[in-house]
Amino acid sequence: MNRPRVQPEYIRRQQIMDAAFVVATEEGLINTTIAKIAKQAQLSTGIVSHHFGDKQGLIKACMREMLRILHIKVDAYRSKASASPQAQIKAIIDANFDDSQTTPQAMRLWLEFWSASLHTPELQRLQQINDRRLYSNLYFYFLQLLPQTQSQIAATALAALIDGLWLRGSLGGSKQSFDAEQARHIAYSYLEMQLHLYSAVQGD
Amino acid sequence: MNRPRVQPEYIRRQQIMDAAFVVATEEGLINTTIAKIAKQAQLSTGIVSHHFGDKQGLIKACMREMLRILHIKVDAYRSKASASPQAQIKAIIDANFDDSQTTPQAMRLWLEFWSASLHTPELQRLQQINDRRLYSNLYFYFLQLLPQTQSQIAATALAALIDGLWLRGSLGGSKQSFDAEQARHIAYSYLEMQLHLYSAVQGD
Amino acid sequence: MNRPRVQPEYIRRQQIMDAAFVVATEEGLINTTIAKIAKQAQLSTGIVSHHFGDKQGLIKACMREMLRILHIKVDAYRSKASASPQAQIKAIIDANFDDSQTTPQAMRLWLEFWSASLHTPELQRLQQINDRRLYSNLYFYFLQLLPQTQSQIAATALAALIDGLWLRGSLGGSKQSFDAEQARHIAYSYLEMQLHLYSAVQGD
Amino acid sequence: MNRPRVQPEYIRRQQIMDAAFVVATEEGLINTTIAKIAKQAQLSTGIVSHHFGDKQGLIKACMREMLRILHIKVDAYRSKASASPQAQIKAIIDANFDDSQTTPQAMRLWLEFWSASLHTPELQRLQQINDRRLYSNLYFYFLQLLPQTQSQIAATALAALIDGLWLRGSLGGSKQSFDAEQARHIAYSYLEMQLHLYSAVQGD
DNA sequence: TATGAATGAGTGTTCATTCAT
DNA sequence: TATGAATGAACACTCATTCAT
Repeated sequence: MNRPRVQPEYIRRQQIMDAAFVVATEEGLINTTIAKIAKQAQLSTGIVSHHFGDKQGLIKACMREMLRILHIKVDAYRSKASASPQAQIKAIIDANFDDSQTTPQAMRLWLEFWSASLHTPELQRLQQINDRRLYSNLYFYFLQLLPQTQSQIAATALAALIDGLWLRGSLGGSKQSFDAEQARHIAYSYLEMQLHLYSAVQGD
Repeated sequence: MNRPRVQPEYIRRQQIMDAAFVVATEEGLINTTIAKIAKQAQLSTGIVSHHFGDKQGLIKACMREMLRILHIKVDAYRSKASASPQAQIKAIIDANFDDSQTTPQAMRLWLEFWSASLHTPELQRLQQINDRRLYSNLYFYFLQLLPQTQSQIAATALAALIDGLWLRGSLGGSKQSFDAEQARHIAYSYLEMQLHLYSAVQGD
Repeated sequence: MNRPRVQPEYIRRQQIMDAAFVVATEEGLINTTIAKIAKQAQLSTGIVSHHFGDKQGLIKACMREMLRILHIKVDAYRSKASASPQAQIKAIIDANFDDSQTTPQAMRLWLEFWSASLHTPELQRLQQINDRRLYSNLYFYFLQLLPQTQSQIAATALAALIDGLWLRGSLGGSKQSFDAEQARHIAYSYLEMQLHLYSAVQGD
Repeated sequence: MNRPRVQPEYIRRQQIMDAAFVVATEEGLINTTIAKIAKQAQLSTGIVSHHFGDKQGLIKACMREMLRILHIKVDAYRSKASASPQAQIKAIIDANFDDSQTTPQAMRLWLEFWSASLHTPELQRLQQINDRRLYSNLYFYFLQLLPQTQSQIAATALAALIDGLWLRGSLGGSKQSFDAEQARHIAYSYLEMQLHLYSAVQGD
């Protein structure tokens, strides 16, 4: 009956979070019960409270994990790109539309957690931090290209464009796959329009 | 005690939906129980199944109602505007950022239902119809201003921009109010940039 | 499956409390689960929250019910007795050792609830009110027979004697029945000793 | 990390029981879990079954320990007192109302274990042995002062008085401290009344 | 001796739904 | 039409116990 398998703490945590990701992707976070997670992980129901305190603790850890991976992805794209502001902004766009983030599963998962954050202050806090980070990053580089007021607007707009493209893409349903190429193109265009417009004005 | 007052069907339905809106706004759709709705409406718990079949039927009716009101709003703005494509597109933007749609309560409600649609195919269908309508409307007018390919992109981008601005605004929390003025300005700018860019190219 | 039997509210409540009394007597309050109560009452588990809010609400109602019955018993004995202080004190003693209160089942039940009150402020409050009432009643009549200081002591002692006899009797286990006759005799003796002693002192 | 320090069996047992006493006093026996005890003792959860078989074994050992200490206390008082029956009875009273037994913590602990004994035959047995011991001791000395029948009654009554005073005192709550002085005075008085009454009858 | 990860039966509670009135 | 008592499956969570290390 009882078989205490010895696994390093972090392995077990990852294993349980992975199970939670699978269940949440398949059934929606609202239908994700501890019993289902435990079954998916081939462990007992008590395991969640053992490692995460309670269900909420697990959900929070999962969201942190997703954000962590996104940030790693952003960092990777940015370090590969040249240091110019434009290249950095494009790197941010690329990271947000990277294949790892735009599979139907990944998008579903993001939406589930994003949606959950509406009712959960703790998750909302994580979400807001992430949102501000996207804005701040964009704003930082726009400042090197545009005046302050226009930078604020451009950063706000580009962040909204990224989220909006992604949001609308995800609503298409699992059948219709997200057109990441088009999304990237649209975001790039916005960037270029802003810069072109500004240099045109400057040029006068 | 409570002598059943005879009410026309549609009055009762509206009364119950209004109660559902109140509860969903205050407590979140996830915490909206039939008991709470019934209490808010000063009716019994049985009333919901009586008029809507089950809870799901009520939720669906509520979402339809919200979409209906949005469409009325869009139509109102469009009929007040001049017939020019630009004016019509701006009317659509205006309707989406109308005061009635950007109060914290209204935005909360939209998000709740949008979030619910993730797990509920029936709601998702309604949501998708609405999404496509926004795109189609924009595409229709862009076609009168731009070539086809660019129209597709412009409509996709503007729709995403509207949703994204609105989405990011709503995440700010109930304290920080949505800056509808800025949102409208950004959307207008995008429209003008597209047109300006095209006429510049044309002008060459 | 669902069979809403129509019963007046107070009948159902009584029925559920009776079931709780049976289970608590047989298995101890600590082992009294909602499932067992529901089974005993031949009702579903949801019934408790329906009528009492939660388990705690049911337990509280049960304790109130027990106290109510004891008070009725005390009142009955006192109204049958003559108005003299001695007779009234004896009536209180009689009520506390009445057959209805000294069956093994009744005593077990009292002890269970008394014990539960240790961990439950709300029950403790009820218990304390009951304790003070016993003391106050005794003190009131002793004052008509003895000086104030001695009345305080006599009331404290007689209340303790009653509770102590009853407590020790109950610990004898369910096999050995409580000797109510002896308990009453001991309590009576204490009363008489107090009065005799005082009149002896007075007589000097 | 925690290198297992080798400890003699009896030290470990005492250490664990002490932890159990602390937790039971602070949170009530009902809320005393093995995890809490282990944490208090700075040991692992497995330690309890290791040394006491199971939780029940620990509880039993704890109760035995409490009774043991009470008996030591009684013996100490009795050996300090003169050999006269009266002095010995007073010594028993003194021991039961000794400071060590009447602190709020000690009384809380006694009540917790006493209450637990209701649902646990094994604990009840220990409790009954203790009860009979109190009665037997009192009876033994009363027999040297009074006739048999009266001795039985006096011993029963005095035991009940001691337990009752203590019981009612403990219910006062943690704020209101137990008046040990008054309790002792009342118990002494009872003893003296009995003897005085008897000698008065004898004197006739 | 001692650890603590893992178990899983058991608990109180919630709540959409049913249906006799 | 309307009521609300009753249902019972589903849920998160607790915790004594086990056992490989």
